[in-house]
Amino acid sequence: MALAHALLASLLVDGACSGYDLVKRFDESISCYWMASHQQIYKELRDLEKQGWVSSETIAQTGRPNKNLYSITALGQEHLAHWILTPSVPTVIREDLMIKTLAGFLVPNLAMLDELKRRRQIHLDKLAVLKEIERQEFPQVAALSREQKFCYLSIRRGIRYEADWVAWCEEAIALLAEE
Amino acid sequence: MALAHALLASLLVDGACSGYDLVKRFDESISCYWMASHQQIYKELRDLEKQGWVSSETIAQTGRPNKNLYSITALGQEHLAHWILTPSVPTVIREDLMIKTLAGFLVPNLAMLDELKRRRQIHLDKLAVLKEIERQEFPQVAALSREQKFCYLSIRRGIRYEADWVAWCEEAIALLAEE
DNA sequence: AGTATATATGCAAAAAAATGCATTAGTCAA
DNA sequence: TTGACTAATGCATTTTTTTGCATATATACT
Repeated sequence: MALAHALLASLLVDGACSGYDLVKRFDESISCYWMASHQQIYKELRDLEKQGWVSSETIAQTGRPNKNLYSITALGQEHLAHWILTPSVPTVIREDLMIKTLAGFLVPNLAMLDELKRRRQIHLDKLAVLKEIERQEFPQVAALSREQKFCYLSIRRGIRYEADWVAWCEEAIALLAEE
Repeated sequence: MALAHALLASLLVDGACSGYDLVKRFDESISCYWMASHQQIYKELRDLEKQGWVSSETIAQTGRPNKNLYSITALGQEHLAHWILTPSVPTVIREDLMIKTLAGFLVPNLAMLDELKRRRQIHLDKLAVLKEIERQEFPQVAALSREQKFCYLSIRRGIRYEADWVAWCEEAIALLAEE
């Protein structure tokens, strides 16, 4: 149930915001290591409030629905810090494409090549987005504060991940293309 | 529900076997891109049989429980091939360590460094196992059959994945260590 | 005028996964 | 002879995730 912690971390690092804003944050950057739907996020925020880890304030708006502004509480920060200190295991990997690759000989070579090229493009696109964030937000790595270093490392993980996928796709395409 | 397809692929590529054997196959190699518990695997096999995608034969044994030997059926192969041809999206990533990294400034630097070193070791160990499999099963890459190429690419993905994690851990450790 | 998109949040049901517990019988070591 | 491990399979419960559907107003496009 690290979704809770992902939300807490976002409220801490990027500040208080609404559930709607959190959905956007997840879509934009956090999704490179944690994905969640708006249904999950809204529900989890209500649960977090019950626990006392976040507090909310209703912001009345005209013309559009009211919003709930969520902030992390001192208790929430403590809880997050405590969780960070408990060792965690690598994530479970469940990657459709690798199952497809394992049994890829069942389908025509061109079909697999197409799928691999499609995937390469997806990862190239994500990579470009992340590299742009890196370029804009971390122009000089030498002069980062402690807090910034951690943000930087998160982005770096995303960049490596996408670049690694691209590299594997290239390798696979090259191997399968040689007839 | 690609667990079903992972099971079908394993039965196809490595041959008929029992649920127990599949659990071992998952633990050993498949887990580098699909993880599943024995409870999931046994249940899914029963479901697959209802669908007609696998067939089972009870093997009576003395001294130990009887086993059910599962084989993929022609229908199962067709189904698998059809699934392979439908495009898939990248897996959802949910990585605790990255959430921890994002908010890592909440805890002492040494604690984060310890966790990063622990993680590096986990990935180094997995990497060693996969590289050994690569060395033993794919000594000369130039002379692979079509089917073998796909197996090889699966292993390559695992190797890249683990190596990539190690590289990021190194980068993170280096950045945080410089005081 | 109609369609799509953004803002902002939610309920309900179904599917998938994780967790805990259970059985039977052999081997192997301390 | 107690404890641990391997072989082999399963049930039940809870948690988590996914999917489908719903609502309200505003703005911008076509």
